[in-house]
Amino acid sequence: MEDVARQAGVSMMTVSRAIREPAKVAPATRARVSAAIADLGYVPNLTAGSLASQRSGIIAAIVPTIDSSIFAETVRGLTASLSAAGYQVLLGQTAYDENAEEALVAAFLGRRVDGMLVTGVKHSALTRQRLIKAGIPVVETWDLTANPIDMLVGFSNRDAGRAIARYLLDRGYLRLGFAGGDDERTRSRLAGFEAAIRRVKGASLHRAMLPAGTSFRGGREGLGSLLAQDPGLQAVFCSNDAIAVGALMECRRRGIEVPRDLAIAGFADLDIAAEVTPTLTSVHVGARRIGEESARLLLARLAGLDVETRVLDLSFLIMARESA
Amino acid sequence: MEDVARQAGVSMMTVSRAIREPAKVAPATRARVSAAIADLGYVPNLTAGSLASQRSGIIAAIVPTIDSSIFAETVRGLTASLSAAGYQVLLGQTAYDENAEEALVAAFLGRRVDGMLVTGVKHSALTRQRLIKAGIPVVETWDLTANPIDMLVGFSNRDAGRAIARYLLDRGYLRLGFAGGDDERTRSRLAGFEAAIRRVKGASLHRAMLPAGTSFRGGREGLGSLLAQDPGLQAVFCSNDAIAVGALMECRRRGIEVPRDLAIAGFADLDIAAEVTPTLTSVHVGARRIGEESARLLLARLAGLDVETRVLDLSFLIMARESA
DNA sequence: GATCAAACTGTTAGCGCTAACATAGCGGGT
DNA sequence: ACCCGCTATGTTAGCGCTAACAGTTTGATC
Repeated sequence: MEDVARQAGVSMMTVSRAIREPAKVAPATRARVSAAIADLGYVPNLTAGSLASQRSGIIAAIVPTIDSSIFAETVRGLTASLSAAGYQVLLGQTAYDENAEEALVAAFLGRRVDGMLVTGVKHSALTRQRLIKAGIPVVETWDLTANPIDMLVGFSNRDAGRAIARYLLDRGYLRLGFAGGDDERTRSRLAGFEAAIRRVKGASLHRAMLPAGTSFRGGREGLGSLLAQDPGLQAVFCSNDAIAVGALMECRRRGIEVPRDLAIAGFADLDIAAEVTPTLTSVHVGARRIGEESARLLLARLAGLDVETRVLDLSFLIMARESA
Repeated sequence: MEDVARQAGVSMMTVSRAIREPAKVAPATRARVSAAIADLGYVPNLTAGSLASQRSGIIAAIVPTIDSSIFAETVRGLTASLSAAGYQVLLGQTAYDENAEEALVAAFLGRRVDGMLVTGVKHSALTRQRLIKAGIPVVETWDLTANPIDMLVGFSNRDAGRAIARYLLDRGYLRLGFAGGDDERTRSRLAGFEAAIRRVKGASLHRAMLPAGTSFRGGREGLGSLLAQDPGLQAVFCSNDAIAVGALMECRRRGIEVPRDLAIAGFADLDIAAEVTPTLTSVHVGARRIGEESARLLLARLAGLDVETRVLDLSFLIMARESA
């Protein structure tokens, strides 16, 4: 920067301003500085800038996984909104491991990120404490809780599970199955699903708990397991669309016609849900919108505004399609 | 850190060492420092550390997109290998936009990342120049070129296209179709595919160029477009598995039996390829391994080792399955 | 022509940490 | 007793930038 300043015949401070607040520098000066920057191929050291200004311009996002997954959309929504505002997103994946989350939070706080998005509302005590102490805006997502760390954008997984159970029961399916990865939010969905089923006479439920983070293959295996438990199964709720599509594939392989022989419902309403044959009945949760709204709340707080709504319940919507 | 040092009764330097090189601090001292850190909830400021040490501990990875995509595996392989070595991965997505790449490279260099992985070998002149000037290890991936910026881990898309064409031609399919997103590497695959077809008498080719980054839906639309161009189509090569699965779905919808009525081949050999029905013939390119090998090369260079192999051709493998 | 605010640019003093060197203390060999 | 080499710790001087304040210049106003 010193070189640039010398070449442009100004002080370093003016160079700094020309880069960050061009409006505060006279047009002629600005032009000289720009020329010098281009000429020297100067790339400002944002690390030094962060240290001096106490703002990193980085928002961290921690999700369980991004692949063929419901969270990729949230990350995309977040990234789109934040990069428009000049922030960068630093992504971390936990693979559904609480220790990994703890390590990521520590690493991100060490980089002095300006804000953070985390998935879910269950965190280790240390993680919670660190996030609170950090004093930065934090958004928890994809779930609901009475006492968020700071802000929250999500929906009730339990209610969603209950709603899809009612949907299936209303259609006359009584012998139900559930296939899902073994993670916190899936358990909530299952709890709701189960609760609604228990209230109906003659309704039954079988479960296939798969490894957290599984997708197509898990769906195929889960369906196999459920059919082994109850060959007369009538409908299966899968805790995400990838699993549901896997189940659909397994049905195809076994010559089971959906929904005539077996109904399948998914969760999250990924792009693929509307594309498969038969099209997949799913629970729309606005994955992308979770990211966008989180960005909005974070930006508002970073701009110093008082955010009154600390908890944003985006609810959900059952997308009735062909499969159930 | 000053507080920690005072509470532990040592100098800041000893605290710094206790954190980064515990072996260089006496066990008793180390214990006192650890206790003080835990007691005060101290989180080291990595920004300041980076500035002082001129090492950020960050490797940037720039890919077109991560969703339902072939690059997610590469990013995972890279992340796994690098985080084991204490590095963090900073991810950027270009959405197949060269300007976005340029902006990301500038931003990442501004953060003084220690190394970078980029996708493809075609970059704007400014991007190339900046990367060269940065003096950090850089790996280009997913393609091959005679003059890489620095290092390269990939395979020949052109040869892969040629190989899958031969595979299909060998099986007697002559009326061929190609469906793929309109990006650099897809064009290379198409060029090879085309070249092999041109050499065979009586063979024909129709093309459906889709928007870059498309997936299932693009496959469905692409198949429709190809069938409209040539109702007697015998085989289709899709430039990635997501598109191929989309094509498979469309076949199902139209009552076209694969491979009896139409053969389908994909590219990249994603997890889903072996799970769909019929299982998908695809070109295995070791997406994850690209990430792992890139990490290996980057780490070697960061450790100061002389990397002799600057270009690593991982080649590819045709996975013959049911669909073609 | 004096006055004053606005627009522009410069100076000073760190941000929180670490590289590099300096020092202290210790045991062993002669 | 002396020196040596080793380990453990401390001191000094920045890393490259920006906040906060301090000028300086300009042009408008009376």
